[in-house]
Formats: sequence, C-alpha cells, structure tokens
Amino acid sequence: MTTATSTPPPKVGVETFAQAVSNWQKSEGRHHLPWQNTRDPYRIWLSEIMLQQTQVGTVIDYYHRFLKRFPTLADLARASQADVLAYWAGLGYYARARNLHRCAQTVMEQWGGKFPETPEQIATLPGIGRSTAAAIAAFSFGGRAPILDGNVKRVFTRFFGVFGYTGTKAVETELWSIAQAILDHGPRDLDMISYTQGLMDLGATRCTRTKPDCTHCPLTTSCYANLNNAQKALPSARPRKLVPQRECHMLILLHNDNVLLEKRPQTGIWGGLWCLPQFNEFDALENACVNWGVKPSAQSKMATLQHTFTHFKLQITPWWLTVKRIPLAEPNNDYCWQPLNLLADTGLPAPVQKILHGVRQSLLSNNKA
DNA sequence: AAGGCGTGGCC
DNA sequence: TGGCCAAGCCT
Repeated sequence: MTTATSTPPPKVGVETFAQAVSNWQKSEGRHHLPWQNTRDPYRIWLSEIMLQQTQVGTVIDYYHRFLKRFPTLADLARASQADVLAYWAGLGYYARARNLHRCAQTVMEQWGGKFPETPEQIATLPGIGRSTAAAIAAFSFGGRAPILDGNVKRVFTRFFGVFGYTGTKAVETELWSIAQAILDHGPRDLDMISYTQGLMDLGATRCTRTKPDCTHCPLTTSCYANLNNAQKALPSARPRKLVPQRECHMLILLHNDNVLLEKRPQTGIWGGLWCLPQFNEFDALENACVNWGVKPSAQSKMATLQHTFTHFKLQITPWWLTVKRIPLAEPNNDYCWQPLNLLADTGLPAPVQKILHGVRQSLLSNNKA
C-alpha cells in the first residue's frame, strides 16, 4: 500500500530516460504484434516500410498476405513489379512498394542476399531513411541508433517542451539531437530492442495525440507537457493551407466482362498502378472514345465521387460505355483488358476499386433479373 | 527546404 | 461532418 512516507517516483532526466522507457516496455509495452519476436531483417524491414505513415490496424492484414505470397527476400526480388504492387494495392504511398521491390533486388545483387547490418549501410537502401534504418538495425541486430517517427516526435516534444511544427527543418534537427543525446547519455548496456519498441509503444498507447494517458506513463513526473498542462498544445499543429479542388473523368470501357485499364507512369499519384483511363477534360475522354467506336452520353454518366489526398481533393466523374468488338491494336504494355472477376488481383487505387466494384455488382444483378 | 505522395480511422 | 493524423522518404 502506498503511503505518504513512500519515496516519490524518481525524476527522469536525459541520463535515465532510455532506461526508464526500456524498463516500462518490458512490463507494459506491446509484445505480440506480428512482426515482433523475430530477428529476421526481412520481416522487420517489411513491417517498418508498411508502417510508414500507416496505422498498425491497417497494416496487419497486408503484412500477412504479403509474407504468404513473398515468404523470403529472394522471392520478393524475383517477383514482377506488377505482382508486388498488386499485393500493396489499397495501402497507399505506392513508392514504398516500388522501393521495397528495388531494395530486395539491391540486397540480392549488391549484398549477396544478406541484409546489411549497420544503420549507415541500411540507410543507403531505397525507401529506407535514417529512422527506418535505425529501427531495422535495432530490432534485427541490436544496433544502437535513434529513431524519430511520429510517435517519438510526440513523446519528445511533450516531454522536453519543444514548440514549433515538427515538419520544419529547425525543429526536426533539434529532435534528432535530443534522440541522439539520449543514447549518448544512456547506459552502455541499454537494451535497444525494448528501448526502440518502448518509444513507439509509449506514443501509441500512452502519449497519444488526443487524450494522453499521463497517469500510466513512466515519464509523467518529469514531462514538460504534463507539468504545464500543455498536452493539447504539443506537438505544435501543422500550419494548414487550402487544399485545391481538382476534377477528372474516368472511362469505364467494357467489352463483355472485361474492362480497359491503363498503367500509370512510375512517378506521380498512383505511380505504376493500373487505373481506369483518366482525363482532365470531358473533351479528351470523348476523343478517346472515338477510337473505340463509342460516344459518351448522359446515359453513360455515373455518380461522381470525391477522393481526398493529403494535398488536394479530386472529384471523379466515371463514364460507363460498352464496346461490341475490340479494334485491332498493337500489343502494348501500358493498357490491358482485365476481366472484372480478377480485379482483386490487380493493383488498383482505392477509388477505382470502388467504382469497378459497383460496376460488377450492377452487372451481376442485371444478369439475375 | 518545403511539398509530393494514399488511405482509413477518429472525433 | 470534415479536418486532422498515422512506425517517413524522396526530390
């Protein structure tokens, strides 16, 4: 029983910070996520990439599916980019998948199939920056280098009272210094696995964005935000700008139960993914239709949908047309006729998947009627 | 050095 | 409801 005579919890400073987090993780942290309890750099790397800007709950299913299809780094390196993207479709930030694939091939060709072990070496690989490299090094090899992801930024800005938007160079630099200083002043025998995981667990389960659970935080007695009731003010909010509204038209061209898909360029939105042919202006869509011997009308116009990206909003107007026969054309890697019942195996952006799902449902119910 | 890059969950 | 954010990296 705690009484007035018991000693208060010790203050946590830069010297004791790391040990406090490590100890807390061992007793109160998460220990059963699918990518824990392994030292396999392939699995750890895959999880770290999937978890970039993506929540744990979203990643878990993708992670299992991906590993089942690509059990080893060598399997991934051998696969086609289309296959990899198909298993990434819906997860977003598709450059991650393209880089993941390139990275697998780099490790096979330049590192003899063995994942490099130091944070510096790991950070030279495509799609792996300083923080992800440190996490992979810590979890796979016990490497001692600091991470700085969204969780850690939230914990550090609150604990140390760092004001200013974390997206600016100045604040980012300051937070990296803190992250490094904690390791420099920490014990030589610090367990880097539990410390690194502990920082993430603290941010995910205690030091959350809204309603942080300060009463169950191991750092609460020394936390700037807790002592100053500044949890809501930290981390400082991002200065928001108006996001532009754009519109486009998408062509749903059906031939029997096949739909025309177009491969998007490697760079830009939805890079490398299959997509419905997209046009900024209706006139351009109408012109494209001439080549297929069809003409869009009010009948073919479908309900518009609104899709929101980080930096703009896109209003999509789909046009549904049916062609009787396909004109002969040169074989082309940039478009294909895809059977509607195979869409799940194709890498498609979320709104396109949604549109075509509706098309398929509509066809199925018509056939029944 | 700031902005591009997806999607889903949360309140 | 819409605005904000989540295990960042690249250019």
